[in-house]
Amino acid sequence: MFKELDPLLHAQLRLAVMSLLMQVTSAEFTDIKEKTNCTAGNLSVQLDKLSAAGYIAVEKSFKGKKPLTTCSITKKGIKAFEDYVNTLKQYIHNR
Amino acid sequence: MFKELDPLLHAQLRLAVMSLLMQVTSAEFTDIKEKTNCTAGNLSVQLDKLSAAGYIAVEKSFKGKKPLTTCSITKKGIKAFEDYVNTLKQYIHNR
DNA sequence: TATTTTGGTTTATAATATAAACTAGTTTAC
DNA sequence: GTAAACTAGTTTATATTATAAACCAAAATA
Repeated sequence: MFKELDPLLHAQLRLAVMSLLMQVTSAEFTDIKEKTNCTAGNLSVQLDKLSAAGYIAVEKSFKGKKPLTTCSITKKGIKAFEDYVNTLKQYIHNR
Repeated sequence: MFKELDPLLHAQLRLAVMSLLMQVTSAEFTDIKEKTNCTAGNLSVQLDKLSAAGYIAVEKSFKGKKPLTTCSITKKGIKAFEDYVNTLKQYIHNR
């Protein structure tokens, strides 16, 4: 009756990150941190998990002399997000 | 930018339970257990939490000689569920 | 050149979900 | 009538997860 909600996406911060990344081609660590209003440590951990699952791509480079971490959603991530949303609708349908 | 998702509702089993209870006037423990396909232990714990928060009312009686636990959603629970769904839409909007 | 800030990572702790074990009573089979 | 299995749960223990705190290296600032 209720399909499983992808546990990787059913977590507030990771869902917010994915939601953001669905709307842009890429985003920087610091911007994601500010928009989701989370701590850097928490974000770092959650980005790792999304990355390990292949839902996002994380690229490390430099902006001038400072490190720069850039994230973008992958095809797999888009699919997972869309599946998640569809599953979720089972739970909240008719609202 | 992203409002907090009520952690009491942002958990698969509790959300499923609330989703069910939104659609009926009341439901029995065993029926909820079957429909959500969870273990009795897990359900017992989660019902306690929802009940402690005042989101559901739990009544214990007997059906013949067997114990019968009946649950129903409260006004507070309905409000919380609707707020949760609205918040969630921030995360999954435009899908 | 000492202090603070930036951009993170790693590690520790707190919270949560889940499963396993248990209880109390009931029905069924012998 | 009594042992075995089943019903309807609760309690406790464990595994997972989220989150926060502590840390690090380099850069900018005072």
